[in-house]
Amino acid sequence: MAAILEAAAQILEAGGLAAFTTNAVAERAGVSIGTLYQYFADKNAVLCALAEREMNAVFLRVAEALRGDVGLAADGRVRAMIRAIVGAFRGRQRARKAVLQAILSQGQGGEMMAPIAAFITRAGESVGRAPAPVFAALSPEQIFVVSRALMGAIRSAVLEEQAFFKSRSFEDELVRLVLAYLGAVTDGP
Amino acid sequence: MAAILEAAAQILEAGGLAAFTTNAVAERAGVSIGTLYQYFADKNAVLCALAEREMNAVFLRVAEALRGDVGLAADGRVRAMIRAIVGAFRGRQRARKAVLQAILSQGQGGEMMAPIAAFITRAGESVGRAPAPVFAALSPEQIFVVSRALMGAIRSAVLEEQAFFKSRSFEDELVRLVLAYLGAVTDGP
Amino acid sequence: MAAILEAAAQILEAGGLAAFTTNAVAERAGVSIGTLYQYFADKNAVLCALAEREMNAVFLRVAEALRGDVGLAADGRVRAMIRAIVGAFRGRQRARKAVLQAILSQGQGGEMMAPIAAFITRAGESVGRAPAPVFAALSPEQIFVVSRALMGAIRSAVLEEQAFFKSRSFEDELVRLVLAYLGAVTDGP
Amino acid sequence: MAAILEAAAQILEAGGLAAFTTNAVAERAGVSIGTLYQYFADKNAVLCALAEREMNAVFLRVAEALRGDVGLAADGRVRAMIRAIVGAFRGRQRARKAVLQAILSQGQGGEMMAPIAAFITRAGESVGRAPAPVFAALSPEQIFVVSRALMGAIRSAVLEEQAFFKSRSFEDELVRLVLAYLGAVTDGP
DNA sequence: AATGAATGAGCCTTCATTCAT
DNA sequence: AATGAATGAAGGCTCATTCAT
Repeated sequence: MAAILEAAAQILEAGGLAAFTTNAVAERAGVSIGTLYQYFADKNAVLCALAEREMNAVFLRVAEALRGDVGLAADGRVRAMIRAIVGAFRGRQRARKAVLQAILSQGQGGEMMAPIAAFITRAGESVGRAPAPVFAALSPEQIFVVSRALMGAIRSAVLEEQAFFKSRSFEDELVRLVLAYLGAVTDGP
Repeated sequence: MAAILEAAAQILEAGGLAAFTTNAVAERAGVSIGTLYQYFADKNAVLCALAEREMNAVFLRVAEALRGDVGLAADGRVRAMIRAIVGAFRGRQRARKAVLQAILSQGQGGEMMAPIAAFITRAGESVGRAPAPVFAALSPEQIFVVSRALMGAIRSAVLEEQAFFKSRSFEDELVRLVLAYLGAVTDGP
Repeated sequence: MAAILEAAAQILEAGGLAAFTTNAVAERAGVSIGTLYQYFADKNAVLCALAEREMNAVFLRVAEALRGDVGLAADGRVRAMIRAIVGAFRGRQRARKAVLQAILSQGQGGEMMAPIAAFITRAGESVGRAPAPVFAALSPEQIFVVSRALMGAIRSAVLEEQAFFKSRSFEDELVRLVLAYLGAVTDGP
Repeated sequence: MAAILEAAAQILEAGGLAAFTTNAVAERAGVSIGTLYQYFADKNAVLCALAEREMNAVFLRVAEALRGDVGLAADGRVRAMIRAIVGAFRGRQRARKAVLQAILSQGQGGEMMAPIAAFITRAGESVGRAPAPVFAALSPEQIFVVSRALMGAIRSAVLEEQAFFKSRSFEDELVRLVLAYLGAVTDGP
């Protein structure tokens, strides 16, 4: 199963969604097509499982990055999170791109985005407490806007294969975007 | 040609990307498949032409909305632009969704996004002049971030078919996002 | 279309139902698989069309055989009909066998049998009139029993590839079966 | 082995021939696919064994029904036999239908029919003896015709799922068919 | 310019069967 | 004897594209 997902990622990375056929994946994984179907209901199930795997990798990175941040100031926590997310897209950008596209194609983008939105919310809240409340609690629309805006910018950079993707200045702007928005929400319109 | 594009939009709207076959488009357009290929090099060309048509519609709306805004304050201009963009997605959301997906699938999202980025830049600049400079000039990364973040939030709302898509509160948050970012850029880090 | 049906009959004749694949039929017909699917919705549609063609052939034979029989005695008409039916199975018995099986597999056997039942009924009625009523009118169960019994015996002879299938003595027994039954119905239990 | 056959019958009953896969049968039987192949050479062997089991059930019923019939008149014995056969199809009609189809698909219908033909022959003979000879001895063609005609009518009623299948009037007609034929054979053409 | 029948590569998927454990 | 993961040939079917008319 892990081998199949790994093969799927490699196929996606090498040839994009067009090359992603069940036969190709099975062959790359070194198993028969029958075996692939023993583990995955259909082609789409492979894609979804891969998406989950990729997303989990992102979460792990972010969680790990935030672990030692207790006591860090608001902007420090936000920066750590963004750096972790951007960093999670290191390598295999085409595969991730394809996974993103595929998942978004099925209207399941919302579900996959939920944990990230939750992260941002929690980050805002925890930061907002000590020593003094910095940010207000976010409404559903606000959570939506800030999480999708952040991910949208990152996503575009991946999909458009922007050279500055992992530059410091890009990271700076993302941090600025999130902090500015959170600050604006707190200060009122 | 216009009939073919219109048919393509209808097919996309009715059945999504899965139903978008050259034969289906030709039949819906009332022309033969051969004729379709007389005007479009291949299936993808139809999609790109459609994307261009759709994007142009957005531009026209935005341009029209901003025409009478001379003298309006910064936040008024930004709100007008956002309202125009969101409004441009009225109706045929599935078709636009499919077009968005298709275009983004090909890494041509950047090209299509360029005019919007330009718009935001110009909006920021023009707003920044009179009566007194309000916003600083934007660097390429900054233009990228603010335009993709804005479009990313809108895009997600369309793709995820969010109920609040055309609500006032959603618009408010988008305006807040852009203004907060532009303000932060001006004020320094 | 005719070529495809003819190919289907040949494939069926040569290799039975197991060899009846859409690819094989298309190849034998000298057309591409795509062309086959332009004329038939799916594999099953080919089979049904073939069944209809085969059944029509039987009807034509029977109708033609009965055309000149006005004035013939009851047993003469019944014999003519049976001879026509049996004769219709001449050649391509495997194809007909496969068609029979396939059709019966789908519970559509009843529909295909209806015309034959009607034939027997009409034969019985017309015979029952002149010069004097010979046979009583048949109830639905009776029509069912006599038509299915007759066809069942013929069918078995085809499927089991009985040597006596087209012998005179076999025909004699079929005639005897039908006449005896019709007579018994008329005379009472 | 019995468990496997029972599972096969259930699968057939529930989903017809299409659902009848070796894996499905093994799973339903609660054994591994490997075990199934330990007892049956291949998929077809399962079907044949099931057919034999089903046919045996019919024979047992018929034999039992005829056990106490010594001294019964000819029509009494024939009716008892027919009632037993029809009754044997009670329940699991889909399974029996599938078995019938499958068996007949392989041209092995003849073998399975032989015992029934023998039964009819013996019934005719035994009936023909006491107290006075009633029916003449049957030729091979005659045995064939009467047994296949009878089974053909029953078979059709099962396959077409006729509502009157187990009605008294249907039974009456079957009895009439057999007796009329046997009588006609005896009386001469 | 327009037509549309024909093409065929190739996709997804099933399932009977094997064999090392 | 039993297991069940693995196999892979083969099938039905789609659809972008061509080309003779």
